[in-house]
Amino acid sequence: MKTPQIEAAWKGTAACRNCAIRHLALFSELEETDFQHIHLPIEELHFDAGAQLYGLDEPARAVFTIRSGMVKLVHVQADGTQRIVRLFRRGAVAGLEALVRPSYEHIAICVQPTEVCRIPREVIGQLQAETPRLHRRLMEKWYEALSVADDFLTDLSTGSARQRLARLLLHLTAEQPEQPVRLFTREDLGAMLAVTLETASRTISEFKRAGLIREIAHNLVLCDRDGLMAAARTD
Amino acid sequence: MKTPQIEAAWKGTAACRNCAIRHLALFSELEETDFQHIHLPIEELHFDAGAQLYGLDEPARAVFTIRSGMVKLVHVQADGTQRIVRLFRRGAVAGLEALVRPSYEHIAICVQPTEVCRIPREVIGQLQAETPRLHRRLMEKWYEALSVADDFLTDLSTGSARQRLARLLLHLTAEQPEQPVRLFTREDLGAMLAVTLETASRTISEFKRAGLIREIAHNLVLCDRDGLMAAARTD
DNA sequence: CGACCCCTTGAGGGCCTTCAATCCATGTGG
DNA sequence: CCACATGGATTGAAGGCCCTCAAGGGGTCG
Repeated sequence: MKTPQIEAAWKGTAACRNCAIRHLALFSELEETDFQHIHLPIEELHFDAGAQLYGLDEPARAVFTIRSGMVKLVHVQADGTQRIVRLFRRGAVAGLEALVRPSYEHIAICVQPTEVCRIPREVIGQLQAETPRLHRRLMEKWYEALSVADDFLTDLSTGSARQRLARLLLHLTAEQPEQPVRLFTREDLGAMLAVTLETASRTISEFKRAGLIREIAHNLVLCDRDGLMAAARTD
Repeated sequence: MKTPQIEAAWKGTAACRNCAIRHLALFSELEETDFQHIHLPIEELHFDAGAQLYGLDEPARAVFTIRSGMVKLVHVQADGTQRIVRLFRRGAVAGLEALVRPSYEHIAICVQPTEVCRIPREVIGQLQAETPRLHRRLMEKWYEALSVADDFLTDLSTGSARQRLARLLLHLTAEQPEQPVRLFTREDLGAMLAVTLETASRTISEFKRAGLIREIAHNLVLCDRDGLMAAARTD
């Protein structure tokens, strides 16, 4: 496994009020007066691909709202094997366990250049005490995480490798069907689909030959969603 | 799939203050005065094995605290296939989505005779508005659900059928190692391990022959946890 | 007693894993 | 400029595990 390295550059305190993705984020329901209760800096950070947001058993001092890019959440099993259990994209919140646990229980690594807002746990605590508007939103984010976990893990753990890969690509193109998708390393693909990297590679090749995906640049593909839907159904 | 049927018998309003499992449950942090804010009945209900707590797309009007017994949470995939994604046991809270969604998004079915407390969503809402003590507890329960989901789904979706079954049995005996475990139907076992019922049956038989489990009554087994730990590691 | 349900066991075949070799792009140093 | 090392991706071959289809066993209930 690659040794992850934080390469963050501080870009200044976030302007939460005018945040472009606020409607997606944790603070969507907050009102003007609520922001006065924020007394710790919320940092806007940039991470390069491969950089680590947080690691297993690190002190959990903040949650992260993803502004752009993509983060893989890696679950480490008792025997040391790793499985990617979730992908965080724009609007998602990573590291919610900071609100209830002393340390992180996963590894969060960027698979693309990623912009995040780092919100100290104390900020959430203060806001929660002051405004009930955050409660509902927080619970929604908890449920979102749970729901995504169930979907991700069942969709990508059952059926043939063909079906799993098809479902993953459909998942990745669900929001912007016409946009190309950046593929992961075959090792990451394997860790998502619970197959070996060789099988991941073979299945990608097969999809290319079948015209289900078309590579327009290195590891950047356009997806035939109709074809993939058929592949996701029939083995 | 069996057609589930609700066979609940009302046993009277729960005495939350003196609840035997309150230290595990949602209301552990509540104080005497908090209970005055409960204006809707919290029912203690009994369900037989096979009975359904709630179903997919049913109006979500309550959460359920499990007092005893066991409940399987069934996730229905887009193509209709079902997978068991979690098991609820004593102290767990089922149906948390009632707090953020209009309807349930899973099926919850008892696999054993089960005692639950049915807490209307409005009760949680009222209490949340009145006392901040519930917030933290609620978030802990959310995280518990998320954490269990990750563990359950990764442990039981990777490795050989032998490893998965071993991990499941270890999971079931984690709290009371010496106690016998009631096995599930082979169909349910398959739906947990993401294998066919035949493979589940064969693997159970193999474990019996190897002495990893010893059947002391119909579908009731004693587990050799050391042996199972070895089986969970080495394929 | 027969119907039914669940469980068990067998045989064949397909898919994935494992081990291994090769290819390709990138970057480094002589 | 090129040789070489490196890391990822691809492809091949052999073998094993699990799925599918099928038949039969054992318990319960009308």
